[in-house]
Amino acid sequence: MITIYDIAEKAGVSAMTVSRVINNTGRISEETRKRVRKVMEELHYIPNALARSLVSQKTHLISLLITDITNPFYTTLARGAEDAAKKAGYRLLFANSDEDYAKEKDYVDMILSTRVDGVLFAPAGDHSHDNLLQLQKHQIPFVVLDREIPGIDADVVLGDSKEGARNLVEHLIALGHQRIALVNGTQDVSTARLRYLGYNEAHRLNGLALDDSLVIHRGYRDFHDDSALDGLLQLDDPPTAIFAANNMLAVGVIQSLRHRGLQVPGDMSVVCFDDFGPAGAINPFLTVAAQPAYQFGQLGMQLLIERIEGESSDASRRVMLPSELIVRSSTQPPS
Amino acid sequence: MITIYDIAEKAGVSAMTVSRVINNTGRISEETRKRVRKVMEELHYIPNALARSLVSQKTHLISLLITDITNPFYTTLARGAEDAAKKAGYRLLFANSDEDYAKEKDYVDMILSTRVDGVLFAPAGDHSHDNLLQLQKHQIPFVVLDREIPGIDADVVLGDSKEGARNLVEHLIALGHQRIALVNGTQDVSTARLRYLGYNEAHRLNGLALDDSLVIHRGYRDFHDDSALDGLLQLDDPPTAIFAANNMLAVGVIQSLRHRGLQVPGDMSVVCFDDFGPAGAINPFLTVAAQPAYQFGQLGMQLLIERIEGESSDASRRVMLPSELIVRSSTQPPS
DNA sequence: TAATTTTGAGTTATCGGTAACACAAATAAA
DNA sequence: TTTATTTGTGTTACCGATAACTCAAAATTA
Repeated sequence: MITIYDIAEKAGVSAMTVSRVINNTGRISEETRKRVRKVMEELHYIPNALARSLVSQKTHLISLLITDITNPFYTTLARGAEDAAKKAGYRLLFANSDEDYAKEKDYVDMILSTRVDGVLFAPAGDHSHDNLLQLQKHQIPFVVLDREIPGIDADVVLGDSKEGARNLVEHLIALGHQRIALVNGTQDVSTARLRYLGYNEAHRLNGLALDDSLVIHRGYRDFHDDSALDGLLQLDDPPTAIFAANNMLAVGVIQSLRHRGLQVPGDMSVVCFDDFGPAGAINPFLTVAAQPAYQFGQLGMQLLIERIEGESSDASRRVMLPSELIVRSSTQPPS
Repeated sequence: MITIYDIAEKAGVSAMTVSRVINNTGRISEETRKRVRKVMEELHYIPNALARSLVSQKTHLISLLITDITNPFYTTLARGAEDAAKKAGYRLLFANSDEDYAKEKDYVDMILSTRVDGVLFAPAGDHSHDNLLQLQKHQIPFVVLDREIPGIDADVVLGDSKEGARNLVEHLIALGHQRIALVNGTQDVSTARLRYLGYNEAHRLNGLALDDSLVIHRGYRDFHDDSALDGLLQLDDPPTAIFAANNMLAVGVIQSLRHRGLQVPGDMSVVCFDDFGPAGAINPFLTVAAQPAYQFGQLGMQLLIERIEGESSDASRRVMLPSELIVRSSTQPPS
């Protein structure tokens, strides 16, 4: 590998002079500059970012930690983050926790040793607390995405889960549904709790009774063909509609319904949080509360870069993005 | 930030002794080892990977360059790559070229300066040649994914595009279709050329005439509601089926058909290459030639790591993975 | 012409680790 | 007891760049 010393030697100057040419600093005669440039090109020289970072204490790397790389919400978010990062001269070090706290911890250790300039952190859930604390302890700037973590004071970009959930459920109620099941995430995730509150509120505001037997919990990406659905279907007074708390749960629900020979929306209306990205446009079918995923990433990255570059005040900022109710063909009045 | 010297001082030893404790090298008395360990924990010391890499000439970073992060084929591939990398102690530096040669070049420059140990490279197309050559020139090991680049001799993991295309088209022919349109990628991409050959071969083997007016070209992720489709629909003898050369093209085709009030498969049968990932399970609708995306990533990563660790011979290896024809409900006999 | 300023470099030390070598004290072998 | 070996640790140099400082030659000013 060609180093700055190879260039210096071949050009008959010192390494410092080459460094000055690279960075356009100090005074260099036009003649020398040209000579050095020529040698750099001849030898295809590329400065070693490791060595630079060691001196400058800056890697221009930002870590993006998401929980499910096959979930279109996160990939669209990643695109927003990447675009914003690139614009500001940062690169993304990408990590995928699979909603798994242990994997998340592994990545936090890696992040710390790599000395990234900052982290865009979509936490698995409340127990991410320790991992985030670890970042704080080492003074790595970070922005939390999508899920709020109790006990962590940091910049955060959230969707309005409660309001989005209320809109979805009220849409079902307006269609005439009275027995609405909630297939929710696990209770260690703030969005799951808030979506439950929205579900709750919609019932209360519309004078509908709540029934705990209509609520079940699953990991956001763990709804494989599941007997828990049978529990709902075999109730004395089974639901006529299901609210899935995110897109992947909806996929699982709909698959399970299909395996049982039930039609959506004929036999069961289904709504969910989060849309399905560009690929989902092939068959826009589900009524959803769509979150602005791209903006999540873009805004989060902007906040983070401001933090990194010291442009923001000490107080942590909290951005809440609205979701949009998109009514499609997975809902109809109960039969 | 705590350094190895802080630890050394507080433990009353030299930096080298601390280094030996960290790496379990050399001889250290049990007593010293314990003392150093204790100090490291007290100060939450984490070794600086930059400094280590500078000495060891190893970053344990692998760059994964894909062309479309919102395409489920690539995200599933990324998951396979990530799992394999993690198993071997490497991390992924993630990059997304958006099928854009200029963006790809930018990332190659970044890759070179970051001194990653290797690159998993899904090229945008034939003109990626120069970018790959750049990697070769700097002796960065890489494995090419999905698309073969003329003039580049390297390990490569491919899908069997020709065979997959032939299967899809023969499925349509078996249903009775005689006028089959091909919405293909651009000609600078090997898979587009091979899928055309498969399309071609299916016609030839089944005694069907080819008609160039049935073939159109678009970038693999650039089929937005498009008047080119009108060209096909307004032919004197319009197609009764469309073969889209990848999943995102199929999305565009189906959206366009819908906007024009045409039903799939009622008015038009549609098939495509590539499946739609976990999220696509919500409504398995399209008949596809599904490629084993996870294996693409996993296998590619294995080949790459063997290269990096010098376990493989000089000859470059070429792995071809079969695709699987999955017949679903987007196809039926012509009306 | 002498003194001062500007220009265009070079030297040295440092970022945070590790490889290679050195070396005193403890232990074992002759 | 003397010599050889082992053990545990320290010193020095270096990875590839840059910040801070130095300095001779050229240009400018008095």
